[in-house]
Amino acid sequence: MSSSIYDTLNREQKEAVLTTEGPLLLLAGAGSGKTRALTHRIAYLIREMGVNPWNILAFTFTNKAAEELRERVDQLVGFGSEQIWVSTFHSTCVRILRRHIDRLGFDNRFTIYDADDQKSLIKDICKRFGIDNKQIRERDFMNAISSAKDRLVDPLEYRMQNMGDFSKKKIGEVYQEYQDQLKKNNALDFDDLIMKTVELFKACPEVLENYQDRFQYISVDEYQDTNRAQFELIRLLAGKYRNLCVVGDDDQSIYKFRGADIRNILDFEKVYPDTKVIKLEQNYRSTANVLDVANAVIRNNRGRKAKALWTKKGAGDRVCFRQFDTAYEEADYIAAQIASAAGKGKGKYGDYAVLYRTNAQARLLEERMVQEGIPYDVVGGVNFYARKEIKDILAYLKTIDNGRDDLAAKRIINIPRRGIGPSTIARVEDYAEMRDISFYDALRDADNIMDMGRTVSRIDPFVTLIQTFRSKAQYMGIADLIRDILEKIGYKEYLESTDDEGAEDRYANVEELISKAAGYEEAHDGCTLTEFLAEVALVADIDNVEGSADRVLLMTLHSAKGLEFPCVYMAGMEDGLFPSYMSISADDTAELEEERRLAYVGITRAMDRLTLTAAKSRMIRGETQYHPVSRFVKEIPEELLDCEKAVPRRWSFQTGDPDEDYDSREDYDRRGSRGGYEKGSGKLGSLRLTEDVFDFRPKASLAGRKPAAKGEKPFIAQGMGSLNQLAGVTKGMPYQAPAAVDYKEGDRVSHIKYGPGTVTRLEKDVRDYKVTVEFDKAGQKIMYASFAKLKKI
DNA sequence: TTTTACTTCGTTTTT
DNA sequence: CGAAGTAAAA
Repeated sequence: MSSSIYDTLNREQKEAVLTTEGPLLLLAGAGSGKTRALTHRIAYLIREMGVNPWNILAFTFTNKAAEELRERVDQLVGFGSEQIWVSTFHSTCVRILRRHIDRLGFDNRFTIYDADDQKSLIKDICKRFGIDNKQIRERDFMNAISSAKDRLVDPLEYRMQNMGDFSKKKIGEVYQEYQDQLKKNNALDFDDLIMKTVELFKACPEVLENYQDRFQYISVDEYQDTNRAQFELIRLLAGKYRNLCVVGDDDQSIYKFRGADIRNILDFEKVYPDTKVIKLEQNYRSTANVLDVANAVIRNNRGRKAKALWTKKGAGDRVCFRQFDTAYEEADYIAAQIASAAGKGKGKYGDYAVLYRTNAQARLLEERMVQEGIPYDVVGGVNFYARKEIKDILAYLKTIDNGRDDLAAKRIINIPRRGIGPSTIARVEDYAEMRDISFYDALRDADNIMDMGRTVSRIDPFVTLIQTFRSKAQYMGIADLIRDILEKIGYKEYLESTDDEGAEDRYANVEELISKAAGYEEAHDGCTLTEFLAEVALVADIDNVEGSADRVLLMTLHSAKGLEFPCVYMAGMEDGLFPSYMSISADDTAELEEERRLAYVGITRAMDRLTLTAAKSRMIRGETQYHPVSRFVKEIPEELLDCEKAVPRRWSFQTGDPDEDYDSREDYDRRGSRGGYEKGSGKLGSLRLTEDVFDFRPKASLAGRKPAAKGEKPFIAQGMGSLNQLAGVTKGMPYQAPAAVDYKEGDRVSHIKYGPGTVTRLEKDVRDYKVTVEFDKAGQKIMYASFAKLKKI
């Protein structure tokens, strides 16, 4: 190793870099520099081993991780790194299937169905099969089918395995029909992308061998989150050269619900007996205090590979814990802390992240961020590409691109309103089924459908429209095509007619889609509509986060995996919320252990400062619920925590308090800290008020309250409302004092979209001016000055 | 066919 | 509290 780029690595990292041949299992604890090891390893392969970048494949879970990995390799290697295939499992499979899926009887221009599409397809099928969705919900079908696919179980096998069970038998039938429908629509769902690729490789050994020869060196990041299907995919690809490096941490496995199989990591050595195992245990990210807290929590899990993270960093600040009466106060505290710390020059806004268990918690936090004038981004919520207005436009594009996608065609047939209702649609569907053609082709044939009468006159213009777009798509760019669609269908007017509240925002999203399309075209010269649609289907919310933006990040603990921040807040540390109610009442302690790993992931995101917060009461689904402090907080030894007031510490698993009477570890897992949850007869547990839940209701109402019965819902009370909408990556308020406006009531102003108008009202709001303008053309609009960007004329 | 008023029900987490 | 589904009216 002559070059100096490897000198900064520690011994284990170096060893990992030098182990280029054969199977390698890199057990990399949180913050142990695994990406560093991975990037240097790839650089080493290219620079020192003379491996052609073309022969290297690296799997990641998100596009963002893929981009980062490529960038960092780029910095090390200089050139050639664009030849490395770095991408997510899903994107990789799309690329492979685009070339070869015709071998499985699909058209290579297949479309990709998201969860929404799956749900409507299942709903259709249930209707046809006469299945009552109250007995078996669509979600149940989706989960069952998804989990079958994660395990590479096809419909036939599924039905064979589940002949006895009534509801599983039904699921098997639906699964079969669902697959048939997907094929008919020339569509694949997320799980199919992996499963079909495995199928392809098994059906066509020559195709597999082609890729085996291409990908002679394979590495997999976040290996603990791979499912059975992904495992098989990797096994096949690496089958010939066996140069396979997987990097993972069993303590950070948090996607079991998505099919991740921890056995993939625990049993790796069994599948590859000649595996070299290297552990990275030195943590470079967190202070000793943070690390101690993380270890204190995770050590309560069993069934983990032994490891001991250590750091050379100093002790650092103590980890804080604060409990508040309400979630409002919790949010207040976090926002105020960030505002004052950032104001005092303690780091940038971008140094802060607020993590929570459920997306719903974002609202409150977001509201307080706005009030404090803190610039923030919310990751997650409703994915940008899953929003109605975006899906409408994408459905147009899909119909233009792939006439076989019935779901897309049906979605837009009456958007905007064309007077085509369910009965007409049903007739067209019947006709399509009879002739075994697609829904769209049936529409083209509308003249021949019996007793359609005047409805034909409504269908024809639609067909003509799509045909026109099709020919335009031959030479027009995607962004231009979208603009043309919007104009021709009068989408803006449609939005305004259906949703007067959010029309403006929705249209802004559509405009955002145009710029994303333009950006994509710029980055991918000569790209096709098909490619764009696939790309868009595989975007995760986290992919849209700009690391350089100096903004506080609000996101779920799941989204935070792989990231790090100097200062982290974990909000909602409450039993029933985190760990979730579901995991507490589950029979299986595995669910609770997964929650604990999630806590571990959250804690280890922090570099210097970590604050845990909880609320005694919070609104969930319009009801106020009371929760005790999270058991995960109680698992942290007192001396490691900075609490203003001592955490009520009823559980003494570690302190040996004789007060306690848990019979066993299982008993603790089940019941949690004293008085928390009781197991009811059914699946639902019940929550009782306990001493560590502060009660601030009038005594009278408390006195009249009877103890919760078994199976009853958690005790609730009415509270106040919430607000705001969250989504994709939501840009928070720009960091600015109340926008100074240079106009007043009665002034003439101009708006970029609405043109000239007269200011009729101007009032001061929390931290902005609310302006009412009577536009000459667009009529009256009420808007915030900072967003409206009005110019005085 | 479309609009509306009313009921029901749910959430963990996401590629 | 909202989304989404259903029933009834326009």
